[in-house]
Amino acid sequence: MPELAEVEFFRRRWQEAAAGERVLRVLAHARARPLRGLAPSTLRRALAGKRLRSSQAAAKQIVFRFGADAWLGVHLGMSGELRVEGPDYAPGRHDHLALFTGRHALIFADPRMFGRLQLHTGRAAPAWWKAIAPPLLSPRFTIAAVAAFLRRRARAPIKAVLLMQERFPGIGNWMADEALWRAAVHPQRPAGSLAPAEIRALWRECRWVARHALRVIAGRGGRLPADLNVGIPDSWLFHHRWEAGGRCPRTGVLLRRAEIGGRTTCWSPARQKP
DNA sequence: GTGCTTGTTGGCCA
DNA sequence: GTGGCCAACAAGCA
Repeated sequence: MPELAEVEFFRRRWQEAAAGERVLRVLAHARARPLRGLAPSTLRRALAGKRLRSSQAAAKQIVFRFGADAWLGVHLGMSGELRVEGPDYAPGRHDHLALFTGRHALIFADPRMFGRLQLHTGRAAPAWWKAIAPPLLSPRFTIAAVAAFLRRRARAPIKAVLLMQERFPGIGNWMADEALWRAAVHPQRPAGSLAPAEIRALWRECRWVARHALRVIAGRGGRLPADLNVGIPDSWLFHHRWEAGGRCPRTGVLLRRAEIGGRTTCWSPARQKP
């Protein structure tokens, strides 16, 4: 599920509940796939006794900093989520990591187990964190960079190219469809076939979707929405992508769906021409 | 039972 | 070496 804004939503859940709290107990299962071989004893040594200091989200990744030198990396994969439970919570089948403070249990759950936890110890940020591409909303995400990337991936469908994290960090299936729909670009178009004006529009709409998704999903003014996605306006493609007989919010025509770039893709034939 | 699912990776091939 | 495609990973849901 989680793309850019959902990832930020989950980061804030842990951060706002437990910032400054000390980890007293660490619970993890050695066999849990999201640990990727990371030993529970290693996690325990690195985190127990330390306070949750700060955290950041970038692309689809989160890093939580504990104490002076521990970095806990979280990738939520397809079905991961972060929850906050009470201090007496008993972890269930899909809860792969539980960090107990005196007041809370911070839970990482992931039924499909495509998610990944990483641990790094040291003063400086880990290499995998520093390697994440510049955010969509940073000045380094330029039209020129997008244009160059599209030239390099000229023969791939633009939908597939938008999913490449090395240039579009945080964009996933629904954000890609949303940006293409707003930019009026058909998802099957070869990336190299886009005119400069279309590249500019797509660049602009990627940023628009990122900015507004962060606002409505992850909140603003210090308030975290109670639920994911409830704030997304009906005028977005988002709510209509999966519904049977779904219609384009702008033109009213029936939406179309097909597998493009290996992913189910939704578009409005009235706005997006092959 | 069937056929999906908001992600990533590695192997194969041109 | 680079780019593009696909299967695999796994569990839940309709």
